Amino acid sequence: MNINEIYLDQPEGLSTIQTCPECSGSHIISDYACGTLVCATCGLVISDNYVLDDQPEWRAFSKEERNKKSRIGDPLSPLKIDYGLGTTIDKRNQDGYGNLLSPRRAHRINRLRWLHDRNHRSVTRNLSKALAELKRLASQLGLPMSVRSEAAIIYRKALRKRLIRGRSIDGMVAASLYLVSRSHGLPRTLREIAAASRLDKKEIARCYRVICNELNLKLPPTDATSMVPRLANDLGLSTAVQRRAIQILKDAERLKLCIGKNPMSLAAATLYIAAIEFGERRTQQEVAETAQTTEVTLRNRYKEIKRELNL
DNA sequence: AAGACGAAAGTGGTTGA
DNA sequence: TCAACAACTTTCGTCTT
Repeated sequence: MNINEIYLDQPEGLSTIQTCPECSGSHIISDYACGTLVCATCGLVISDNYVLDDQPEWRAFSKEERNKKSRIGDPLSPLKIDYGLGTTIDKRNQDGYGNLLSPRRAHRINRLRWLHDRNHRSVTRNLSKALAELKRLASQLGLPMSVRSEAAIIYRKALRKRLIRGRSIDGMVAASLYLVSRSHGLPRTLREIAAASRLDKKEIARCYRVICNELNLKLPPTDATSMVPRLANDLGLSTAVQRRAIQILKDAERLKLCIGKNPMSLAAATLYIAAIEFGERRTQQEVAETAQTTEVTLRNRYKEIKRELNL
């Protein structure tokens, strides 16, 4: 299971981490600047959920130090509608001392509040729906906070460029997540995303193309090796099998056996081969089903690889 | 009996004219 | 816009373990 998945939705669990799950080192440090928990020995990011800065910040001996004091409120988050910086005008018609405003001033403030609200209403309404869907989808897909935040940034850019107009919010959210999950090396297939959202593959693919074109983004084709760890996980295969599968994939890549092939099928085929080599055999049906493909495709891929690599 | 195999026909997406 | 095309899927009968 992905470490991020374990801790993502239960930040209180963070305080109980004593050793690194990767190298078993005990030197775990908090990087408050990016809000992550990191192993100082091997560099594994144990959680990129927000780690609250609990260090003292009340001492300031010089003007410089005073100016450096930066901790006011939560860290900024693109997942919050206003990045966590509220700028709304208080509903109570009181001044800073709690005294009621004069009728004349109260009227002015009401007017300002109304204007402010009206200006932000359309963007706010869109974002509140979009960000809620983004969080829901990402959590269903098991995507970590780093991917969620960046997807939110992509969506905001699309919104600013008025790309959402006339398209579905959910589709653009799904497309943002698809894009960022790929660019972060944690690809989810269109099929998986479509299954988790209420839209079909075609619709999401269309939104994805729009975002890529309009924001001038170009991603390389998905690398089959990035599919291996998750698939192996779902099949309960050891890391040795994973490493072997990736090795086979590299060789297949070299012989140009991967061009134009579905990366998920390739990952499935090489894992199938590697699992047999290591005595962790899984049936074709099991592997194909987990990879969301068919036995026939799995067979075609694995026969081809086996033949060309003389395995 | 379960799993693997492969033929045949059909589907959906890409490409290039 | 359309046809050609490769990859993929579905279905099903047969073979192997």
